[in-house]
Amino acid sequence: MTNPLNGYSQDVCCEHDGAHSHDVHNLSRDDITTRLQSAEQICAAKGARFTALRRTVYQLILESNKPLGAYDLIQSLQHSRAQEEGSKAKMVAPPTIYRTLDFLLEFGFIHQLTSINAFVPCCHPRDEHNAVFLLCNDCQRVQEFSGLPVQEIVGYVKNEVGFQVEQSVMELKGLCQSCNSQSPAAEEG
Amino acid sequence: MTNPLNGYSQDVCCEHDGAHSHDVHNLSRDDITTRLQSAEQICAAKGARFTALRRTVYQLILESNKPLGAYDLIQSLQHSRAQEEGSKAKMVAPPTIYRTLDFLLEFGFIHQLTSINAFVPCCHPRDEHNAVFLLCNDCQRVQEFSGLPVQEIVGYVKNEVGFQVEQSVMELKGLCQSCNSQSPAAEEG
DNA sequence: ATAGGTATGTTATACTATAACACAAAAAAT
DNA sequence: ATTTTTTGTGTTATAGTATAACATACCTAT
Repeated sequence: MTNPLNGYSQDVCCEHDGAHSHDVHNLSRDDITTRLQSAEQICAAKGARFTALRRTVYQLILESNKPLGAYDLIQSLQHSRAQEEGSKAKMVAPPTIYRTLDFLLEFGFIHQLTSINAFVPCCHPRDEHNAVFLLCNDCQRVQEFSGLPVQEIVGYVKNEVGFQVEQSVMELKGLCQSCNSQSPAAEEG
Repeated sequence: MTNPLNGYSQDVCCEHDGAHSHDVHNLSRDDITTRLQSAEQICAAKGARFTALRRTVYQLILESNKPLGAYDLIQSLQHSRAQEEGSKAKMVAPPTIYRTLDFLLEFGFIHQLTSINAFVPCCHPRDEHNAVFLLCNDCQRVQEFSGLPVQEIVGYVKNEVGFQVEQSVMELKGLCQSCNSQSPAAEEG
């Protein structure tokens, strides 16, 4: 059975064997459009409202080339509104953003990175999944890493420890391949 | 690459009972004393000063039966000083605690739980290790899960993605075995 | 049109963390 | 032993993150 919505052509990572990772940033304009449309349909299917605010905030996160904090988004949204509505644009207060982020998180459109108080788009909004995030300390970019080892840890913890996981926070901070190979000390064994 | 968890059977960190996870709380008085002494020796060996402040804060964390936030510790420390020095005890300001926490983190005596802004004692202060923390949403207790699976993820990410991990944040939130079996909906197959 | 639920706006405040500088105590150097 | 240097702590102020509580608007179904 094919997906009702197919638009993730640029993502090589959806094939199902082992693990895979990809940069959650640098999405093409087409990809962003597709994801917004996809979100619209997912919400419609679940009887949720994909309002203008939610759409705009999601788009801002999709367009960013690095994780955005809540107050970054307040700024961005303010700017975005000023562009459209001029000086009579309403002020954006924190609850506006936090509520919207809660919604986007609940529907799996974005992920929260608690170690840096920021948010990034989810690679596969359709599937429930536990992912590991690779946060580069140098270029600030984030990769989402899904696959076997992560699910195995969750399963292991359930079976061996009897701990039922409801939510996972797995963030690895370091140097991404790109920054690693550029750094002067980069030496591989 | 084969399943990184294959062949994993024993927690190398825990010799006494062979278990894979530890409740980081409910330490006996003897155990707390031992850890404080151990910290003193580790610091001495590394030429670091285990001052009264550091000792007290570490002890407060060791004695707690749940994770403590920085401002919990400010309260506790204030109370502790009032007991010893009476009303002339100095006020405790945030930097006092944060600096001390930085020290304890750096020497591996405690871990930070970024998803709940809190701190817990480390089970194995002697060894450098990446650990997974299991945070119970019900009883608030934390288990530290050390061992191979985490290291394997780090290795996997390095080898397959080329990402060099410097710091790990792995926190699984859910229901611990105890709370899980007590809950009314708990049904095991 | 209205009633009930949902979403957003608005104000105020709570919680978390750090910068910058002053002072004290310990270690190292003379 | 005194000075110098380093390290640790105190102190004030402020930055950054998140939520409570209530008001208003908006959608939807009757």
